[in-house]
Amino acid sequence: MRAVCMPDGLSAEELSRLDEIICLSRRVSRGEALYRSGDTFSNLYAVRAGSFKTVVTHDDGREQVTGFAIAGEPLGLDGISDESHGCDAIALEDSIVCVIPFHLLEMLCRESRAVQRHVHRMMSSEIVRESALMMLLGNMRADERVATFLLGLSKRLEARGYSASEFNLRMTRDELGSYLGMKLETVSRTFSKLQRQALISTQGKSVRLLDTDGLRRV
Amino acid sequence: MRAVCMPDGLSAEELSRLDEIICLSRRVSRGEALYRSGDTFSNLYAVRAGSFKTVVTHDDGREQVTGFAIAGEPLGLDGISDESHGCDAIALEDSIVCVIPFHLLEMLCRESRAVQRHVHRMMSSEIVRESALMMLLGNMRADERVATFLLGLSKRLEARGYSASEFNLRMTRDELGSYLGMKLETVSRTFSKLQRQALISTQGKSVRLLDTDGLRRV
DNA sequence: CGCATCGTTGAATTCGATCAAAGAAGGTGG
DNA sequence: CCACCTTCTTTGATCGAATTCAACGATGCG
Repeated sequence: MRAVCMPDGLSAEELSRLDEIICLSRRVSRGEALYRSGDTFSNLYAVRAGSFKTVVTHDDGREQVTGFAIAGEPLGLDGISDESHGCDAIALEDSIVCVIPFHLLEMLCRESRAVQRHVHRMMSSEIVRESALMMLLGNMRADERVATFLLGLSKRLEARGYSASEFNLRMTRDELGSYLGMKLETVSRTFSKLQRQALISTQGKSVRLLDTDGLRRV
Repeated sequence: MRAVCMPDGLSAEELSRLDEIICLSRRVSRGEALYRSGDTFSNLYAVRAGSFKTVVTHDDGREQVTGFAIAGEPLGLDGISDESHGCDAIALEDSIVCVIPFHLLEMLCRESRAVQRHVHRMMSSEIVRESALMMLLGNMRADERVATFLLGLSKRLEARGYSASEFNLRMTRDELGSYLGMKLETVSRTFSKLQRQALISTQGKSVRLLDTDGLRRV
């Protein structure tokens, strides 16, 4: 698991130093917040089991889901800039996270080039991830959005050792719609449409990808 | 200028070390690329004069403007994750940037807690900035998007010592539309509408904010 | 000065939102 | 363990905002 959060290129000693600081893990039950917007930032997290959504609340009360994190993925990077979190991280199911005290990680960064590089990459990946999402929100039509989301999730699941073609969505249609910038009804209709086109088959939250090339062509 | 890119909390020595590594500046003329997607990442940049857009090109050739950088703002953070840039940075007018070799900055990070913190904040701010943009793209209607953009730009200009209420847009309606997830005609219509509502006055690229509270209420 | 790019406006169309209602799933307490 | 209630999902009908297509006017660069 640590290898997942903190990949290759680290020496045995660096890994053991990492082990020392990631001593704590925390359970978060379904619907509970790992952290909330405004909370003081002190830890990064890595999802060990389960999944989360991150939600930004706008001044006027409108909410938007800005991401989903599955096992093996980092959480909390948004908090670094001003020492407080900018979003809520809510468990979509009973979950467990590794707690990584950020000041210790920073310390390690100063000692190890490899650790430093890894942390920088994690943060920059987040920036790249969001660029892709902006493209989705800015340019794509409903069915392209859903297809892109499914292909992306499939890839992430595969990278973690799960099936790439058959999986359960942990979020509701409403949460997915919020993430993809569309209403829950449109999400539902789009699933039905993709199923009619024999690109996927769905049954509630369980999804099977039938024709990934077709999905890519949208 | 360096104080703008690299703010407070740094000791005299840290500042002078920074000075040493930011020795180079580079001119980029209008329409020219500072870097392109795929270019090897080796430097961060800070806009010293002028302005830039960053553009992501999708697999299928569609392009999206993902940001605008004005004087005093950093550029190139997207490249850190995989050592190559993920977007093009194109000058909107003849511009000058400070060149910050990233490996030197990394070195400095390892030596100085304050520098490290500043770099982390810069990266995390980028993440937060993109969250806000996602909210805009996902949830807002055309006039809200334009109003939000104008208020945000006004604030950034003010922070750099320019007028908050009167400025020239450096980008075309098309580029702005790409950024805001709408067509150039819609951008144009929206400007006209806001002008009819006496919230702004525009004349081509020059904009004056007449009623910022009104704009905030959308 | 002329040509190309950029901006504005109008009319028709389309896609997704909204309103509405009914059916499925899931968790809780009796 | 089942019934009930809540939450979630699906589907239909209508509506509205933004896109598309089109034409013209303005701007600015070479």
